[in-house]
Amino acid sequence: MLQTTIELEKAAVILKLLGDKTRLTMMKLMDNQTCCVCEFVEIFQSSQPSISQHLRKLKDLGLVKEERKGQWIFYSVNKSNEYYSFIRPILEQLPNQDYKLKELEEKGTRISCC
Amino acid sequence: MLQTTIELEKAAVILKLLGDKTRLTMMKLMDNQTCCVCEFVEIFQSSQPSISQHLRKLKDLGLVKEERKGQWIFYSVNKSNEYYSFIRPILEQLPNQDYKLKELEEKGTRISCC
DNA sequence: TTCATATATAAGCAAATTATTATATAATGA
DNA sequence: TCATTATATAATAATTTGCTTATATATGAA
Repeated sequence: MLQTTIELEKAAVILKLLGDKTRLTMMKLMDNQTCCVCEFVEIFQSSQPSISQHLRKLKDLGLVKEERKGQWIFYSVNKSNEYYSFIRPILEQLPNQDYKLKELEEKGTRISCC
Repeated sequence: MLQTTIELEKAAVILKLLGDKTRLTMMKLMDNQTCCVCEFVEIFQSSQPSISQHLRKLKDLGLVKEERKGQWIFYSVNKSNEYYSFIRPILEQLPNQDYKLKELEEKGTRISCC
C-alpha cells in the first residue's frame, strides 16, 4: 500500500483539535477561502478572544498560516504542512461551508471588514 | 464530486472521540483484529474500567461492535456503521499496530485470555 | 501624537473529560 | 452452590478545555 503514515500520537493531537465544531468549520472554510478573525467572530457569533484562541491552537500545530494585511490578519489552511495530506480526506468529506461567507457578503459585512 | 458528506456536528463528535491516543490505537487495532478488554488492558497498561469506558464511548457512537464469547467480550470496528466511510481514510493513514497483539502472543497472554 | 480598529494574550472560572476506586453483573468451573 | 474471572457501571477526584473579562500590541487615520 503506497500510503504515507502519520505517527499515532501526532494523529491523535490533530484529531482532537479537529474534534470541535467551531474549529472544524473554520478549517473547512479556510480550505477554500482566506478569512480574517472578525469574519469568524460574526459567523460563529463568538467573542473575538475565543476565535483567536481557536486559531492559535490550529496555528501552533501548523495547520493554518496567517498573513497580515494592514490591520487585518488573514488565515488559511497551510497546504504545505506535512500533515495536510492527513487532514485533507477529512475536510473533503465535510459539507461545503462557503454559504457562511456568502451571507456576510450579502449583509455587506465581508467587504466592510476585509 | 461524487463524495458523500457527513454532517459537520457529527463529524466533530467522531473526531473528538478519535482524538485520544488510546482510543485511536484501539480503533486501528480493531480495524484488522477482534480484541477483548483484557488484551487492551495489557497493551495499554491501563486499568480495566478505563478501557471499558473508552470502549463504551466508541460503542455509543456505533463505531465498534461487541460479541460475547463465554466470559469474554470481543470488540471490533463496526464496518457497516454509516460513518465507517468517514473514519476509514483516517485509520488507513495510521501505522499498523498489529505488533502490539503479536507481543501478547509471544508472551502467551493472548492465548491464555482469548 | 492621539484615537479607533483588529487582533493577541493572560488570568480566572465553569464545564467537560479522564482516571481511579469501589461495586455490580455475568459466565465458568469445581 | 460457591469461587473465580471478565467486564460494566457508578461515584468521585484530577485534569483539561473553552469561554469570559481585562489588558496589551499593532496598524491606520485624523
